[in-house]
Amino acid sequence: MTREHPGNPVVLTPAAREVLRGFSRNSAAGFAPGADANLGACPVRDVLARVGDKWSLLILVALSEQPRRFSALQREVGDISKRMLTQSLRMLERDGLVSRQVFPTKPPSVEYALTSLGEAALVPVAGLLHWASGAHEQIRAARAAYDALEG
Amino acid sequence: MTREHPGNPVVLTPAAREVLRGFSRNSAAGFAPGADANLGACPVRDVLARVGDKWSLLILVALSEQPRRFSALQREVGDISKRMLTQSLRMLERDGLVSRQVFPTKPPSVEYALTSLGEAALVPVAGLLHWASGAHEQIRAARAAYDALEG
DNA sequence: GCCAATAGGTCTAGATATGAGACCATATCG
DNA sequence: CGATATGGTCTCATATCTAGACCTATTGGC
Repeated sequence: MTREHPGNPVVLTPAAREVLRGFSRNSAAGFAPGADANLGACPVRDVLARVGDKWSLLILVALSEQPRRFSALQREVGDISKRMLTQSLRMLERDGLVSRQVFPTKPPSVEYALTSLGEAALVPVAGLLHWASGAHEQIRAARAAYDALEG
Repeated sequence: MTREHPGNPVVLTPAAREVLRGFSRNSAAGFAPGADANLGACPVRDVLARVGDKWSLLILVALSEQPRRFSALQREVGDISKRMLTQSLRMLERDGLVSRQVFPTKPPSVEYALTSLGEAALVPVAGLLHWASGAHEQIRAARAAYDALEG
């Protein structure tokens, strides 16, 4: 874990830097304390609210191959409770990332599928996961080192 | 929000699909109930635990321009409590994404900076944010539509 | 000399989110 | 007649987060 010298970015591309710079001051800094009314309208916060939802990304990934029914989705994700699955799906549906279709079987079955917006979201998500699988070894090593020192 | 026909992906590139396919069955499916001991070792879960930490990404972005001290970081992020800032920074440090350096001023000041691993993480994160800012309008529209129908 | 301020935290209490699992409706199968 | 399947909802116990008081040590102002 070498420390970068400020102003000497080795890894981040100029383009990526540009994107980040746009977000950096998007919230915070310069508000009177308590006047944060517009944090909710900030796109970054908005995504992070969805991404930071622990289950949402997992659900999107589970739907990436094919549409799935509620119970299949629960099996696929593995350790999500019905409660949270329902709740997360509702949010994803509300945000237009996932569609919900009820089939009038008895008992009725419900199929969830990605919308085109949901498919589009998976592109950057795939990038993230791809990075993750590559970095996982390094992260595990860093953790081991940290734990050895600081308990 | 058009619904995609299964097997007819318009948006997701073959490469991205490949990545996702690798993760899709990574957990769940096929375990006896309660035998999910290895979910913790799964790279996807690992990233999502960090990404899903609401604050971690925000902190990484706040550090993307330059190293910052604790209190500067708190101002930059805007609405994070000291408690969560400390906690998130510890995790990021443990995972090797952020470095922590104490300067022996009085009172001592502490500077946090991205490691090279942290810089690398920002590449896919920037991709995500970039997508987010483009999709934000669509998401807001979808929300409005949903709320109009389903209250 | 004394009091306030500063930096970076920690600790505690009250609010909020989550997880496990019981419960529901309804029709079909044995 | 009773068990089963599907997609939820509801309740309660637990985990996590927020707000904010408090702590350490030193320095600057008066």
